[in-house]
Amino acid sequence: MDAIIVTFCCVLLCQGQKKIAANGQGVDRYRVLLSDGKFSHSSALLATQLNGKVTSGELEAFTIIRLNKFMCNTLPNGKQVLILLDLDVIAPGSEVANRIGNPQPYKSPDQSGQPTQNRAEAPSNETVTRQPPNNNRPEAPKSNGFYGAQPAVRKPYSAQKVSKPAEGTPSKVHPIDSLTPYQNRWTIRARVTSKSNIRTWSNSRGEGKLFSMNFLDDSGEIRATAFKSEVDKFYDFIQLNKVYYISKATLKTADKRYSSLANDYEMTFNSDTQVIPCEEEVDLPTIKYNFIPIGKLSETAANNTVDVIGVVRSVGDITKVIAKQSQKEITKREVFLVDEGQVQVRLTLWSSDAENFDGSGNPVLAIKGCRLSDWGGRSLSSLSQSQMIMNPDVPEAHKLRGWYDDIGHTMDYSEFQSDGSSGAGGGYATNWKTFDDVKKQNIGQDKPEYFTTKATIVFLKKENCMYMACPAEGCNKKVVDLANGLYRCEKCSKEYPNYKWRMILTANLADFSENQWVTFFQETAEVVLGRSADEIGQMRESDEAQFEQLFQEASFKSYIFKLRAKMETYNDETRLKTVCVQASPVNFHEYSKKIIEDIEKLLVV
DNA sequence: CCCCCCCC
Repeated sequence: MDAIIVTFCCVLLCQGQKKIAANGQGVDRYRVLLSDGKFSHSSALLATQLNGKVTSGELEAFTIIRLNKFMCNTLPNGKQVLILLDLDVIAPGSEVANRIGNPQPYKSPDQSGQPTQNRAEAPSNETVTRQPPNNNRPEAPKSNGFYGAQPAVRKPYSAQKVSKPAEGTPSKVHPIDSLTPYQNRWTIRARVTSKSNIRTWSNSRGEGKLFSMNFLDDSGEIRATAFKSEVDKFYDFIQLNKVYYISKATLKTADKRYSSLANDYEMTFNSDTQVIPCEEEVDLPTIKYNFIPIGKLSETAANNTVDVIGVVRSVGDITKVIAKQSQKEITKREVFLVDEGQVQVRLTLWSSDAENFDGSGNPVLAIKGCRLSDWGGRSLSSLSQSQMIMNPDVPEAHKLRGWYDDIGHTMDYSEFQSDGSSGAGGGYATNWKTFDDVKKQNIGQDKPEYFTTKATIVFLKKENCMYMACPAEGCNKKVVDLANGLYRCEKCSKEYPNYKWRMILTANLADFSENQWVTFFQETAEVVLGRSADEIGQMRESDEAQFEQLFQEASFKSYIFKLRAKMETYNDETRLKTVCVQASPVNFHEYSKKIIEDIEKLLVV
């Protein structure tokens, strides 16, 4: 299936690419000079989704590329502009290092008046026969990689005849997969697979209302949004699961944070947009997934919207929390999903999703469009747009069912680990140690090691717990008080009229087994003292008694501490240094569960 | 032109 024929190699000849301008969204556009050794073509733009190849240095000058997907726009003056949509680097420019051949500027027939001479060398769709990589869309009816050819030369890409067009319906439809912002004469025929409620917004740029929907056809899917007057025009008219002909909407680059659809673009309805019901019976899919294996979620950008499928391994009870912003009480439920990669992920369901959830019998759960959070390493959270289906009739679900019933139910699963910057310490930590363990097992002696423990602060050292630090962003160096109202940072070699307070707090922690000296830097010190470093610094200067009181109150409190033990050498003396990377309140529900598990393990032996 | 989706 992967028969790739390299038919069109291009060399970037000049000083590589040239940044031309930012488009309306502040995204840079790059122009590339292409050559196939015989002709060169300077009117080629890199699709913005390929910008990463420029910024990463992959597309340096003289790089040989294979162009998998592109489109050609002919301007009114006859000039042909190529938009490069998908390409692979065949040889890096540093290896090629030279121009190949003596390419002459390519002129389109309209421009040059030499109709066919260059044609064979020019990018026509016959020269590109590779199946595009296709983003896991094997059903996509792609026959070539050429999008939006000039009508005089080619029929529009994959145009299909509609058997019995109803009155006023278009004679041909385009696959969703072929839509780009560079071509606006298209009609799609697609099923509405999701439709949001009407939402209003109000911000500094204005206010209004909107709703959004997903369209799906055999080739792919696309999200569309209607604003203000288009809401009035289309909201009641467009119905979930119905099939429509849609044309004349605006296309723009999709933001992956808000959509899991495998499409680089999305639609905005405008005043010209036409939506016509499709009256004939058409066989179009009702849902399409772009599943990310659970283990791969750590390689997916946090805050993206994703599709995930897994076996419900365990289900938590409904709990209630108060939302910080709205102060409203909301219900939630935590569900744990696993797959063959032997990684478990937590999915938090909200409100009615939480209330209606029945995970008995370890069903397979597919969720389309849920938020990937970096809490606790990686976790999932359902959104109002999320579509959850139990035991869907898709191959992935059948495979998971068989695997779980066969061996999956007996397996152990690893969990995502927080990097300390966010996330669930307490109940979800795996490397639990007592301070006695730390000493007896030589934790951190060979390499730095993170561990979690429940412990109590028995002593906080007030002396030298804070210092005046450089106010520059990211520079935490101690400043020298020049006693003239200025503070000098040696690192920045600069004098500032101000400083910020930074904390290095030494504490003695104890659990039932042992005690341990631990260092708390800024963020964790602020957690255990319950005040910001600035407040504490001011307090120390203005109200010594209150400062004392603060330390009294912080003592003998217990937390779930995530600690890092590491050998450090200072003044020729090497010893274990333990730093707190996270201090979390004890979640007694979770912690009790852990203790019960510990006891059960003891009983088994 | 939204893009909030909650809690630990």
